[in-house]
Amino acid sequence: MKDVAARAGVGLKTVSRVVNGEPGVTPDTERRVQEAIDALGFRRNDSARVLRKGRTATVGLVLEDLSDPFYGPLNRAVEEVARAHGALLINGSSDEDPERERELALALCARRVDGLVVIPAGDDHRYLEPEIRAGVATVFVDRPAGRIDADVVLSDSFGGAVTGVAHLIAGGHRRIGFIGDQPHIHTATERLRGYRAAMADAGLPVDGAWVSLGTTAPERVSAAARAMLSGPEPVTALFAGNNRVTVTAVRVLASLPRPVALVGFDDFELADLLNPGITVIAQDAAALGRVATDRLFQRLAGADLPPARIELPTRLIPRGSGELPPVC
Amino acid sequence: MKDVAARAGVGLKTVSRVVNGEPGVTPDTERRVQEAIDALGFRRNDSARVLRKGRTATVGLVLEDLSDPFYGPLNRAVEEVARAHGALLINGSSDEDPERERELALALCARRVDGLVVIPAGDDHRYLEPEIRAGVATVFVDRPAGRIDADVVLSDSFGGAVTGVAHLIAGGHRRIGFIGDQPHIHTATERLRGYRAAMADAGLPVDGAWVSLGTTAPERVSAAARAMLSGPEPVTALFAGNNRVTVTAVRVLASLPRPVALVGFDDFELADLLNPGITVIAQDAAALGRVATDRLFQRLAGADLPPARIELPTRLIPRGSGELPPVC
DNA sequence: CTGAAAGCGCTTACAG
DNA sequence: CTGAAAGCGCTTACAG
Repeated sequence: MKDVAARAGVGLKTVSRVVNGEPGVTPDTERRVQEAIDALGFRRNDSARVLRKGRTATVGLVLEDLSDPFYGPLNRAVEEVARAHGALLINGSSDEDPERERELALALCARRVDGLVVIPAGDDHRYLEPEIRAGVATVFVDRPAGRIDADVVLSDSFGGAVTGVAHLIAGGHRRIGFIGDQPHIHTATERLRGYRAAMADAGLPVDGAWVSLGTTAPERVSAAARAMLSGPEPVTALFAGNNRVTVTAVRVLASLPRPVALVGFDDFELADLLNPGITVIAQDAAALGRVATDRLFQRLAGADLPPARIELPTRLIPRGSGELPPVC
Repeated sequence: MKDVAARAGVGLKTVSRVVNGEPGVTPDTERRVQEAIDALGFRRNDSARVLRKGRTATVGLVLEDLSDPFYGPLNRAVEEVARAHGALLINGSSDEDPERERELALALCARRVDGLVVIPAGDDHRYLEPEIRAGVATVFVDRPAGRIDADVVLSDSFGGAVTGVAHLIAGGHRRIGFIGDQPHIHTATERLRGYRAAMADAGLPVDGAWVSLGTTAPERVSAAARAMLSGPEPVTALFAGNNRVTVTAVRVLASLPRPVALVGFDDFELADLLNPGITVIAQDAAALGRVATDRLFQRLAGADLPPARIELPTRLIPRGSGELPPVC
């Protein structure tokens, strides 16, 4: 910029004016400056600009895994809202590791992102308190923050699970298995709670062998499914706690001689083309991202809002697998 | 930092040393500084640091659509390599719009990303020349750069299409349809070229009605498929030019009374669970991202490499749909 | 309409 | 082991 000013024979501030399209420059000086810019290949350094202005026009997103299709639409929705506000998006995967989540979130804060959207891996977010106090707008998505009071946007996991399990019960099932994600994950326990509530509402007992929480690794999930589906009193239906569990469950059931009913939490591409189509409790991942990021920018715009818990509805999509009758 | 220095009764440089874990500070001063940091809730501003150091430890990724499952593993691979080098990832979607690609890429350069990974939407990247000259390491992925000489990492689209179409021909098909992406997209025309080469190799004619390029919008693709599958001499097999086309083709074929063979470019989740399983030409999207970002960091490390074109192999995965015999 | 000075928050190069 | 000065590339607040 100094070089441009020198070459154009003007002051620094005039170059700044031209670069930013500010008024108050004669067409003639503007032309001279522009020529110098072109000749020198000048490109404004936004980092320096940011240092002076305070705001970075950058939003950070910490999610579990960039390659998980479930987070694709959420990621995209955050990007769209950010873009509408002229902001860029930095994101990274925590891999469900609280320490990695922390490192990532703090690295983003050190870069002075204006706001942070976090899908929590850990259950203690007190490490973010100084950042929030320092003005980093922060919204949690998909799972609530741990040990701090902050905005959170969730799907109705409990209600969705109640609906799905009640649907199986209405179809005549009495022995229903539940396979979910790890117990420290909020959505996993909420969905399990929904399962238990639906069973209790129908006056049905829950055998301890019908419930399995753990990682979504295919080996773990298929072992759990096989265990529930064998023995003298096997389950006649499965409720899968999330998209990854559902996919593995579909594979296990496809290899079985008798039909077993299945309802999965989370919709996924091609669910309707399988035979039978897979009945799911769908949540709107894009809406999750959109609502969260809207909230973020409301805060950034200076809105003085108390921390809120926003819950989005889920919906049952019957496609066949959840309507199979019980077979022992 | 100034406040911390004042409170601890030391110089700025000493604070800087403590914050960065540099040697040459007495345990006692270090403790005093640390106390001041904690008391004041000091957080280092990496933007300022970056301004001084030159490098931002940030990589930019411009892709087509963050929510497209095909790009998930690629995105993740870029993130992993960047992380291994201590860098963060800024990314954005071009939505296949050259102007949006340009805006995004230039915005990333203005933030002074160290390097740029671009999945091109446009076919003229001369706008990046000044940036590359200024030292922004740039690697193109999935499609070559237009009108500039730069690194590019691709899958072997031509070879993959030849293999896939030859596979159908070996199964007895003589009338094979090709439905691909828009003709200005490099991979689309390469795959079409492979289709034509395989047909020519087998001495088979290609009827103009058997080839359709255009957007991947489901309406467009299903109309194209229906057209090829009707009339007095319908095709008996389809070659789908990419994952999105394949998915729509599967839907169309599922609604048809007679079996039609299908081979798709790109593998996708659950392809093996459909009935029949979908035969595909698989490319390794994660490898694409990994190889590209490795190359980026080689350049960043100062390697003086000439622009290279790196082509990764594809492989045929037979699952049933591509092995269906011709039925008229 | 234009520009010189100060400063954003840090690091570099140096001197003590 | 420690720190004062200069500077990274911009913008802000002012004066002319």
